Amino acid sequence: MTYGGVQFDALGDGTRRAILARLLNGPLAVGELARDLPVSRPAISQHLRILKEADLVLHQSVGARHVYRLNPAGFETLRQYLDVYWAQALEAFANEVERRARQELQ
Amino acid sequence: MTYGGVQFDALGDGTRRAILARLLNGPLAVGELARDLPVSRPAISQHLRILKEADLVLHQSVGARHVYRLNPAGFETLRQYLDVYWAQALEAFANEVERRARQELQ
DNA sequence: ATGCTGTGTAAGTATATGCTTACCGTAAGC
DNA sequence: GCTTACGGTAAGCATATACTTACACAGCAT
Repeated sequence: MTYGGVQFDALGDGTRRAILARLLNGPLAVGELARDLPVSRPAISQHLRILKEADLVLHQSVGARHVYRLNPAGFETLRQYLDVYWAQALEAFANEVERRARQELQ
Repeated sequence: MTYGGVQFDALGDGTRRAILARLLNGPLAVGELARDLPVSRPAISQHLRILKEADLVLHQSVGARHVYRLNPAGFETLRQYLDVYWAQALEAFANEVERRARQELQ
């Protein structure tokens, strides 16, 4: 649980990251997303499906339009995953600095 | 700058995430990493190269052994990237909840 | 009903990429 | 010196995957 593998796989593509960047300014429909991205609309649909399965976006159909927006859930999972590495890397780095300082004192 | 693309591409592979998980318990040499991972040692070397170029691991050769450990820099970049999305997604969600609550009051 | 807009899905393709084996270089020990 | 341990790199391959075009379905308007 909350392993983060699905989320990182989803973020491992530049087009999907570009889609998320557009959604940062608010919800958008599929056509609007495809308009200023250099790939076809079906490609956007496929990416949105992957992002949705990774809980990174939420889907809501209003009329014929399908509106997508950022989903806090997936980003929360990513945050928890990264925090472990971030904290551990920083701690190990601090320990190393301290160890070297101790050595120089001798 | 600090865009995070390289880091996310690096994390978009299960084997590389497994390598990072091993390094969570402390620095390891290439052979030690390859020992309990289901791929060959050259494969590990190739993954480590990608992780190093993404600033996610640091390299240090002690004798003939090449020791790798987590690099705070890359994880800091990821953290900053994700925080933007995390904060934005949460804010949008909170606004939506408030909007609906206001509607129900009328 | 007909047509138009908007979108998801299927099928096929081409490139990306993760893996392997083989090879080469370097460091430590006999 | 020679040998052994350790690891990076090259070449080749096989699968994954990101993309395209073609098709099908839903919603709204005339």
